[in-house]
Amino acid sequence: MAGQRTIIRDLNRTRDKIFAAALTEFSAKGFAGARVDAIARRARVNKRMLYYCFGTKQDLYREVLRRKISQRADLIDSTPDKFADALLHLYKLGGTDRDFTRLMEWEAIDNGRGKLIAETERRELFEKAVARLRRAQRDGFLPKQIDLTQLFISMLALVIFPMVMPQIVRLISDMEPGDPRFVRRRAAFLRWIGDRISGDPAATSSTADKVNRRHTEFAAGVSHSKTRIHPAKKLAGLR
Amino acid sequence: MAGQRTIIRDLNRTRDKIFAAALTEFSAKGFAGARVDAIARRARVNKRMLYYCFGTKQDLYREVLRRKISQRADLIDSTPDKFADALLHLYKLGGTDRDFTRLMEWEAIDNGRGKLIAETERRELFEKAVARLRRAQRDGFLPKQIDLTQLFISMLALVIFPMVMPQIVRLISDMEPGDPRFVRRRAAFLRWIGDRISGDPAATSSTADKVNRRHTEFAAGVSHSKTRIHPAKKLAGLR
DNA sequence: GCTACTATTAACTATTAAGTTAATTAAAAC
DNA sequence: GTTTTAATTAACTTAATAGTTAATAGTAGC
Repeated sequence: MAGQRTIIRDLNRTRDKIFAAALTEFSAKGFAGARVDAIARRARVNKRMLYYCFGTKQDLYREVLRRKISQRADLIDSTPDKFADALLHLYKLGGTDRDFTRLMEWEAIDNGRGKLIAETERRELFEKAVARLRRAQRDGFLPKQIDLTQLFISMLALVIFPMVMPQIVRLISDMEPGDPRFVRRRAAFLRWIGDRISGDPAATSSTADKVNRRHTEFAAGVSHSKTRIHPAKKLAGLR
Repeated sequence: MAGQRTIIRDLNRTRDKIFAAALTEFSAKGFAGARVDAIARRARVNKRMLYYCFGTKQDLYREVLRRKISQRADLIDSTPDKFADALLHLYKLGGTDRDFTRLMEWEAIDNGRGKLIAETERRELFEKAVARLRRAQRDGFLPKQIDLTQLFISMLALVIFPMVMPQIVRLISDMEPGDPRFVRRRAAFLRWIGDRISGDPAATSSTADKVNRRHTEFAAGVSHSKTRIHPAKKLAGLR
């Protein structure tokens, strides 16, 4: 066997290697920019195997996207109920997943107007997320009468923007979005803004409702930072 | 002259037509995706003229980006001091400028790690913007001790995310980010969150400072919607 | 009106990319 | 051990792309 390499055939292994390489290449270059030659090289398989396993470059791309979206569906299901915790959770899991973020961004910028990959599933996930916000609002943990679709869009914006626009983050903060220092500061800020958004109720609420919600919020907020004490003092002043 | 088209030579006009077509094509397709053939066709000039006027596709791209960034530098300079107004202003001018947003996004996703186009200018602009936030914070219009670079990043996130990720906006809200209905709802939300973020002072402030800031905020807020009236009533209650 | 310059048109070139065809060979089936 | 199947390697094909070369013709200068 001197100098002769034995070829071991394992279609599943080949398929997995191509898939992993494709995730990396599509994330880096998008569909149009990724080269099947490069994917094959990265996977250390013959280019022909890509067509053998997945059919076309487009089919491979769909599969990569479908699986990544499906994998990341855990984000919504595992989101805590408390708003600031939810924001942090989304950031920690989704906001720092560079491949996922970039795939979403390539999808965004590729200008398709047709049906999205896993569109139905994603709609359902997002509806679930907005429904949870609605419950939190109804239970008094979020201000009344704010637009919850806009709130949810804004949550996603706050969470994934650093990875989506790294050059802007670099220009403003002199840090890479993946830098642990940046992540720490971002997390602290998201904690703050999460608490801030979910804090005081809307000013137009009736006093009785406000008192009740105050009490609920105070109880819920008892483990919070001392920024929560001030609203309680205001409540005492009103009574 | 029957049936014979007269060619009128005007190099400036040709250059301008190519530039305008290039802005559209680069915004739509990015650098790699845009085709010089398509740019020339859109501009209704012969492809050769693109090289005659701008040298290479890359040089044309730089020029388009440079000029667009320079044009949009007005955004920071014309931003109002009041936080919520600033947010709305950024949204109304920058957040709905699709070409600009997409050029920034293409830049983001194209993975360059070298020097950005107009990098120095942009850094200065962003430093100016953060300095304004610092002044607002010092003057009591923004909460103490929040991270202003994170705040500014978050402003940009809230403002341009809908155009950056239109498919997500579509999935969540069933509207296009350019739809006037969406724009209206977004603007209202940004008004709310802007007020929210810049609202109550940190709980650790002294009461005297609080009263003074309340008074200042009330004066600044006198032209606002009726959500501002209730804090005035609270102020009367305190006195 | 003639000449020189240059804006414009038309055609060509070398390279690259996705996909295809042909050949080889590992391994399963008999 | 032999045959068949299918996983793998190697080479080929067609179309598209940025850029280049050659030719034409509008217009400024004299």
